[in-house]
Amino acid sequence: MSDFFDNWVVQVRKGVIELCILRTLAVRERYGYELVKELSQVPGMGLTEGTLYPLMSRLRLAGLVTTRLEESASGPARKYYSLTPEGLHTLKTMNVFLETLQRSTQQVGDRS
Amino acid sequence: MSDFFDNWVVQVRKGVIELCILRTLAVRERYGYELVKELSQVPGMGLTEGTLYPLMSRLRLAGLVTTRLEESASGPARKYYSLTPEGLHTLKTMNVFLETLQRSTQQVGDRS
DNA sequence: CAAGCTACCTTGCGTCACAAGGTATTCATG
DNA sequence: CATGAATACCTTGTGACGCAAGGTAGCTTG
Repeated sequence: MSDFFDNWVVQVRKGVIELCILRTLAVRERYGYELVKELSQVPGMGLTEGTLYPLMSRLRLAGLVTTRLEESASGPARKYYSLTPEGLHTLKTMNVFLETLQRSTQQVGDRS
Repeated sequence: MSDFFDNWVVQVRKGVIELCILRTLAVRERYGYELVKELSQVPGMGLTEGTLYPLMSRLRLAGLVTTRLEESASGPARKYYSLTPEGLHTLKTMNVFLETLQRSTQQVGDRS
């Protein structure tokens, strides 16, 4: 039925998810599970652990975040992620690009 | 260098491209090459033929567009694409979803 | 007739979201 | 003290898709 729409939603989320994670980390450091719980409730973005953890790995390999282990009094140890200066710079570049793309996208279809 | 950013750009474009094509077709029918020439000039979206033609195939299979061949006085025959009622309906659904997602995305990072 | 534009399409590669499944820790309940 | 639930981490397999590169064919111009 709306098979096409479902696939499209998955595609649109790509990239937006990364942006939201970087934005969230720009406020303060978070641990993975915390990010899942928070961002899975954002309307339109159904973040799951299977998406998040590989993503965080990539961000770390790319040097955009650093990690820090901290033991928790109530549960397993938490891995905290925080933005590096390079991560902050990339975030700003992404914001600029997305604004441009959104402006362009909104204008598509306005020409006869 | 900005390898991560380049990959991210590719991901963000996914989905947006489909939306823009449907929006363009909502105005009037177009042929493939025309779409490439037009949308490749939209800032932020580097549409190429290798992206477009498989995409149009998927849209046709999904029943969102129909095709029509028309001979051209100056060159090979053109394949015109036009939106079906189902395509128009899907476009509207996509617009609604994207607005929701954009609103959500903008608010991420505003909480302490 | 050769070059170049128009116009279509395919192949191969790499990236990534997501579902599903796995492990370990802590705490509450019977 | 066993059992379940919640917290918290991670991996594997699958499928979708953008994109570079390359291919075919028609028409026009020098």
